[in-house]
Amino acid sequence: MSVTIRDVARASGVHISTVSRTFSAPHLVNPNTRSRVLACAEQLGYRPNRAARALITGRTYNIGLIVADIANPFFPPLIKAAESQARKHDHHIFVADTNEDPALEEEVVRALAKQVDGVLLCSPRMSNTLIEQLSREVPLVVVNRQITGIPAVVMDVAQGARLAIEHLTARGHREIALLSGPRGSWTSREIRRSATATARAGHAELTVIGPNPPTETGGLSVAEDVLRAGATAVLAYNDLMAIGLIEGLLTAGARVPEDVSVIGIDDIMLSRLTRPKLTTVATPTAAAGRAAVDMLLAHGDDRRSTAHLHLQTELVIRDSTGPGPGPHSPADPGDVIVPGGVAS
Amino acid sequence: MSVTIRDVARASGVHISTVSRTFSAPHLVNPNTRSRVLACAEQLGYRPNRAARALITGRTYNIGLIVADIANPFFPPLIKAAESQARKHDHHIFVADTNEDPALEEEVVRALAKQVDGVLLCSPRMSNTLIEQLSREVPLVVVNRQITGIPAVVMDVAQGARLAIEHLTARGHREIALLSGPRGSWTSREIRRSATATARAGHAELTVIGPNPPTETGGLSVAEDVLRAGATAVLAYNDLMAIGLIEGLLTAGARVPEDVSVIGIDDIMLSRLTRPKLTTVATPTAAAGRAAVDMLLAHGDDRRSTAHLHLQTELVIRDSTGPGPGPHSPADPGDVIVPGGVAS
DNA sequence: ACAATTAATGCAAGCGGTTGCACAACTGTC
DNA sequence: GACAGTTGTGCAACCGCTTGCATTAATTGT
Repeated sequence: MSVTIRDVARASGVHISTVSRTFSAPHLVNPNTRSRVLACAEQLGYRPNRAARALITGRTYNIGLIVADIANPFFPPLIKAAESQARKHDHHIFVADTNEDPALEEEVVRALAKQVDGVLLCSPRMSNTLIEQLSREVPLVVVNRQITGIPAVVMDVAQGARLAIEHLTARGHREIALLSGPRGSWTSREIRRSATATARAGHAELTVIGPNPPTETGGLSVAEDVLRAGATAVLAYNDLMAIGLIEGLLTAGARVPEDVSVIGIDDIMLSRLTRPKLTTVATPTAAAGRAAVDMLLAHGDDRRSTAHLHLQTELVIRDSTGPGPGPHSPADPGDVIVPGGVAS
Repeated sequence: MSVTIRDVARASGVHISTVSRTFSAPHLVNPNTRSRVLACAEQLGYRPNRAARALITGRTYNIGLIVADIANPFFPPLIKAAESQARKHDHHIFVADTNEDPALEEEVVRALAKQVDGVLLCSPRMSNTLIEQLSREVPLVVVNRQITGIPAVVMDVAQGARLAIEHLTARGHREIALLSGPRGSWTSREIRRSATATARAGHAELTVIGPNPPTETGGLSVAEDVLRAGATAVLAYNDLMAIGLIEGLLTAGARVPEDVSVIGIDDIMLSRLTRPKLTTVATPTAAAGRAAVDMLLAHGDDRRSTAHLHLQTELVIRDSTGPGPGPHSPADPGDVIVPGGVAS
């Protein structure tokens, strides 16, 4: 059926071990033999079977990438970057979608464990203890979550939330609503923590609404609550919710940003295309994907690296935020970008 | 390190072959033995190593999924559906992104061939002959392309393009532009073929602009060309281009739909959220993903199935199309859905 | 000229499983 | 109670490849 190392050995008149070494340890084989073997392999269209190789070496050259929802526009750029980076290092990527279901996360990690060199857990919803336990079964790198002892790449959303709330209070908003994300989201907790502190410092009232599903619908369905709460500004857990919320607000007859200002988080492509264009906290999604892969691949070398990489976020001011009722500094037009501070 | 079949055998006092059969042919082992083995396996946390199993059975329980661009919103729903369907059948999915590069497509298929039971080629850009050749090396199902002898799932974009053009001519448009997609896209050729025929039948002039990259930028950058061509209506290769085009048109001072009507294809989530909301041809992306997986998995059973599954499309009329200068039937408001005819 | 290296290759075990075959130990039959 | 038929289990080869070790040939030093 498929051409194996034996076919190549036969064709080039050497033992299979020599063929094997031609590919995995070329310096051990005579240049003449080597080129003859390579020629035969080329001609027969031979490619080493990675699964077979993995059986003995323990390295599969595969990576598992687990996300909560592929259809959430936040993830594709991350997946794309990770895939591309992995391929640079001759690795392939398994992608699994867990539908925001913690139990499924565990199941998928376990199912994948044997056929990958490691797993990238993106925005996991499961418990810390479970993650710690899984990381004993397979190398893990976590994205958007901090757990002591587990290597991680995190977007500094706390800083992003601070910038967002400061932007709002500076423009005179005193009644701010926070649309929180799904239960189990570390990011959501971080945002809440930071937003609460920043609001207090800015003498503004922060009402938390949620948890909510991190989708357009999740935002749309709380538009009434936002209005009822009397908020003049809203920070949403992500852009999708912010966009849904704006839809809901407009439908309910409120104007954005004249009546209510809305800020999202993520800066997905969409945010530049809606009307009004969304003010948002840009997260370096692609960079996170690349970094996570690098971290995972380095994981093997230096033993048990446990580094946490923090990626900066920045505020992108577009058209969905305006002045509030209180005293404020003057508006700034266009796509203003407020970079965050230094990240570690 | 990892717990193997041997550990389980030792723990339960049977030969490894009995353990093996407990998992792969339970009816061959005594119920008592079976439950003892299962108990031990459970307790040790044993999971069969699929790669090892594949070595001898030839079935990997993996599927390759190759797309041109993960970040293109058209693909995530397809990937998500495929992944979910695959997992239902206990399969895992490799996702690869080829960046619209035909050469990379070939390379990736070959690289994946040995570790998958088959490959889903979504909107491939490579040549028919190459696809035929690859399909001799690994079971292939092609999405959005028709090649004799290769099983395929195709969205009936020809029909969609017909509905779109008919919609435009019926509303009095006589100068229509077609923004074609990337070179090598079967879909783009189909759309062009169908749109040309339909325009002729409707006594309208069709100007083809392209090929273009299938992105927002691809649409944005031809806004000038569209205006110069004097078109009062445009059908774009996909929604992303349509949205980019609208941006470009608005920037150039043209109104949509008052001056120019725009129709997209795909009905990505975005299209419902832009202003004006995009009139578009909805393609059943998730259904295609599921169907493609099913087709691939059936592929093994009935030998060399070569079926082509056609999926219907429908026109979703929103706010980006309006009456043209010519005679026309009255406008219909809201989200009107015009379903396509019967597909085979 | 001969021992000691070094370089290139072959041999065979083994990675974690599956599976055809052989072999007992039962079952039922006449 | 001998016989054929089941059933359940073990044995060992094998999937495609890697790798420690043995073997041989070529090279080097003295």
